[in-house]
Amino acid sequence: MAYSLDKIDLQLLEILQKDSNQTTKRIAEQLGMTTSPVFERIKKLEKEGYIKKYVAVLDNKKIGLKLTVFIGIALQGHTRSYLEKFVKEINNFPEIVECHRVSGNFDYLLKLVVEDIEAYETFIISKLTLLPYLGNVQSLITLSTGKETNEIDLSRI
Amino acid sequence: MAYSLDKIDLQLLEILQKDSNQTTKRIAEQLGMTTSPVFERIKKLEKEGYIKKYVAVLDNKKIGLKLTVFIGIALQGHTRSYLEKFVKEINNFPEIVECHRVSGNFDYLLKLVVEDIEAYETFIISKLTLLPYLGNVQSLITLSTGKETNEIDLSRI
DNA sequence: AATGAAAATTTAGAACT
DNA sequence: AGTTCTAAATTTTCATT
Repeated sequence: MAYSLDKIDLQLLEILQKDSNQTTKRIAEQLGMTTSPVFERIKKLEKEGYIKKYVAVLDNKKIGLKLTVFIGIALQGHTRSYLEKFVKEINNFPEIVECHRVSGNFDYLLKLVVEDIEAYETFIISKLTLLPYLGNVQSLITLSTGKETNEIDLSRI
Repeated sequence: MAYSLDKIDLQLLEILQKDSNQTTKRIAEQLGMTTSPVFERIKKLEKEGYIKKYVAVLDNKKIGLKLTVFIGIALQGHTRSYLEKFVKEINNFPEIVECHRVSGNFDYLLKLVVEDIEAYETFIISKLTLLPYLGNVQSLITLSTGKETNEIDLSRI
């Protein structure tokens, strides 16, 4: 690792994970410091790659994307070249927000965000089932979501 | 809905989803507009709740959290009060980043981010299995991740 | 590494088309 | 809704400790 994080860095990451739109001054106040060192630490965390990017978090439901579905997929063939092709195809579907290769009862776990059940069905019929070598496919349709965040608890590090 | 999004609003959301740390001026340039109306539109999108917040996206692996696990859980009891209690307990575990109530072969799907397999095992033994009424529990351990984003493709709206 | 201050840039809003 | 202009605030750099 290029350099290790001290306590202040971790606090900074916690703050920025929760809300990245605060002024450096306000962040510095929370840490009991002045702006300059805070500013420099943030730049360092960005440069070293601890912070990958800053993004706006949207309200999917409000935008009209009301349905989240998880899809477990087992494949019938496991050649390396086929797996790579599968991932590539999957990544190009705009409905897919996550694609994980997993161990367990499935080979892949997908997370899908779509308008509604109809859009989900359309995805299954006109996109997913066209892929070759599909084995067992199991969907978990989200009814409600208790927690959904990127925020990592850093107090345990 | 309080007001509907026009094409420019959707473009704005696309831009801010990818990178929220740009100056209004630079965003305005991408849209071929001046800063003021862009600034006002952003404030409106925030106020109306289309933009929930702005956050820093961290590199979990670099921070030492190398393992993502999905856990499907079926419960043996389904009384309303128990479900509520279960969700509440789950949400308090810092390892859990997502908790969805689902239909299908499980009642809940959890997403867990931890240091390594040991931390995962500790979670299962000393936290999860202490909850009452657990039925079938199935873990999918992530081997690699092809795609993982919050970013919603808005071109289809 | 942190402080304090100066310079450069951006934000936020008023006046106007 | 959009443009231009401007004061206030913030970001960013840097000499100093």
